[in-house]
Amino acid sequence: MTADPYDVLDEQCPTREVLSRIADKWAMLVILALEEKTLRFSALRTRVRGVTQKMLTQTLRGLEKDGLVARKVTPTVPVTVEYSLTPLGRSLSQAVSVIRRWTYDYMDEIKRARARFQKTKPVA
Amino acid sequence: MTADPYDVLDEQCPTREVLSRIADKWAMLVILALEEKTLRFSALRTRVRGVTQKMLTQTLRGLEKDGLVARKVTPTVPVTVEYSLTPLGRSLSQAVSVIRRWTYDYMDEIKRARARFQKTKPVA
DNA sequence: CTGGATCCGTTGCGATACTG
DNA sequence: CAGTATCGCAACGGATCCAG
Repeated sequence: MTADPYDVLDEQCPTREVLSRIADKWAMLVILALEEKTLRFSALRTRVRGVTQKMLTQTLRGLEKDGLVARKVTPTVPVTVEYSLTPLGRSLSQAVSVIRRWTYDYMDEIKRARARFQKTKPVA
Repeated sequence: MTADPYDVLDEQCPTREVLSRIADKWAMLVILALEEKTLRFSALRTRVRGVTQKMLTQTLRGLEKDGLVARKVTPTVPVTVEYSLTPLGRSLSQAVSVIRRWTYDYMDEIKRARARFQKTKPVA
């Protein structure tokens, strides 16, 4: 029954910036993509459809910095760079999968909610 | 063993835009704040430290549109606006809480990972 | 006075081009 | 192949203004 030492709703709490990193569209998609298997940069770019090189690079650096993703460079010609989840990253992917699961399970209900909303507020 | 009809990694999949809405820093914080109890706009603004009026309004409209948050206006003077999670929103808050739980549980490990990263790559 | 809309300066993102 | 550099645009933060 011990209270958590953290409170993400507090702006100063260190967990806030961690949440900021993972509560991000591209970060979550990258984690889900890497959950399946280790991927090279180009493969990751293909798997996470719609992500730009810039955002993919930026997202990967952030995840790497927090120890969620491991970057492995093989000095072939041309160079091969492989990205994979660290054990810490895999523990997070469990939680992210719960979000995905929810999205899949309630997609239809969200569609209905949207239709209902449209009816109630017919365009602003 | 039936495969999911959805794939969030597919840019065209409708679940992608749902994830985009909830895989958002402010959206998650608002959901966590409302998980505790119904809150008025100003109280919500205080509880979710650091959010601007503009982003809070915008976030709430988005969540309301997808049926996750209910908006109740009481025409007092001055007007009272209460926000609460819908049943759908509460089902999502379960999943979001898992993310928060993970953040709290692994905060220390992330700190260590960051320190390790700093050592490996001493400033870009 | 609360909730929110609007305007503007700054930051961040997307698209393209270029390099080791 | 895996990035970095540049630039135009959209999104955000902050301040101000407005309706009830």
